[in-house]
Amino acid sequence: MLDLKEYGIIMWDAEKIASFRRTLLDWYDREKRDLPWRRTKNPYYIWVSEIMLQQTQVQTVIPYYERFLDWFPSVRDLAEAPEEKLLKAWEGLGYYSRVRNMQKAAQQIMDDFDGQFPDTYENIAKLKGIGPYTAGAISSIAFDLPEPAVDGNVMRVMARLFEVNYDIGDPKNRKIFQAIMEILIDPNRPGDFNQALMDLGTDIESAKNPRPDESPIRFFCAAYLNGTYDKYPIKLPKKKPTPMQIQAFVIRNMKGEFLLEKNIEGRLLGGFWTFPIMETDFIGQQLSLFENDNYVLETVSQKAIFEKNYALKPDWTDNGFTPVKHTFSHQKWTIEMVEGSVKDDKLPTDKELCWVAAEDFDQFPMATPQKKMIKTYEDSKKG
DNA sequence: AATGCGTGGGG
DNA sequence: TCCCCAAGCAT
Repeated sequence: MLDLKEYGIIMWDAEKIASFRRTLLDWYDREKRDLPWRRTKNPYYIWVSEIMLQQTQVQTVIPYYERFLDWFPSVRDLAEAPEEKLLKAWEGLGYYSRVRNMQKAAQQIMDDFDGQFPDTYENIAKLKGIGPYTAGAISSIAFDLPEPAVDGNVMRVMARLFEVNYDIGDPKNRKIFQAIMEILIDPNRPGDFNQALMDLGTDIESAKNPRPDESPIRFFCAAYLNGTYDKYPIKLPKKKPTPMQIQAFVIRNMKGEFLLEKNIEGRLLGGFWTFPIMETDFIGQQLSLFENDNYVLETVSQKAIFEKNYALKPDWTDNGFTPVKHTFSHQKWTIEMVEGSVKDDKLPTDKELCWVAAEDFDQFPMATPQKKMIKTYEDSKKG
């Protein structure tokens, strides 16, 4: 067991802990949000909600949650679903490995747990895509097990309660907050205790613009009482996303269909369909070639590279589309679109390519950058 | 241990 | 408009 004193944290006595639990749970009983996944103890439903809620806000999740359970009512349905339907169910939510891992976990439940959702922390934590936070959340909410669910909210609230001088963004410090929570958690209502802290951290004790005077636990909060509230939690700034210049090729055949390509699995937006794209940070620049005893500078165009890689000879119709901007967690794209049309639409076989009519776009899983490109293209044709 | 992996909302 | 942030996990 980790010794909190070594981290400069003075734990409360039993009476204060009991008082804290009562104060927090009384507030939760009055103020808790009525959310779809709070009307059930079905571990499958709880699991779906917890995976969707990873790094994703409640308001965004609700419609996805309802539709997901409609499409995949049971673990078995999820285990047997085709990949395309999985991606459609998650389209627009982001972090798509979440849903791939969920399907693997559903298959683990069918194969290793006889189709029954595991009911111990240890077995729940064996499932793909379930880490310490999610294992704690499911254990406590669905099975009433006294397991902490340490997420960003809990770390923030705990850091303020005890003036924890350790960076909450550093994974190795997670164990400090885990140790605090193992002592504080109410063994009689562990699920409510965990969710109360999340509700509190989401709104009143949020990261930006918190309202500490409204917190039901302010008189337990060292940072509040000592006037150091603004100093906690300690969190080092993240790295900024890398700017990247991208070229997209909007190519149509004689039927007016668009060329789409399926992204390679295991990479960014793997399995989703997009207009062919190319990173152009390093091309479109001048290359030196050795020719006739001299070096000559030659500008290699993206279009030439496209023609070679896709074995197509489009007639290019340049028409200055507004660049599409899209920021991922780690990359910041500026996408320039170019348009072309082909008479001969025979496609190479070394890539997953197909011609698709605009009215059939919704049958293909498409991520947000592609949706933005389609909108920009259509808007330019209208205006 | 550090990095890859999305997206939408709020200031 | 741009920047920061949010109910993490896998490798």
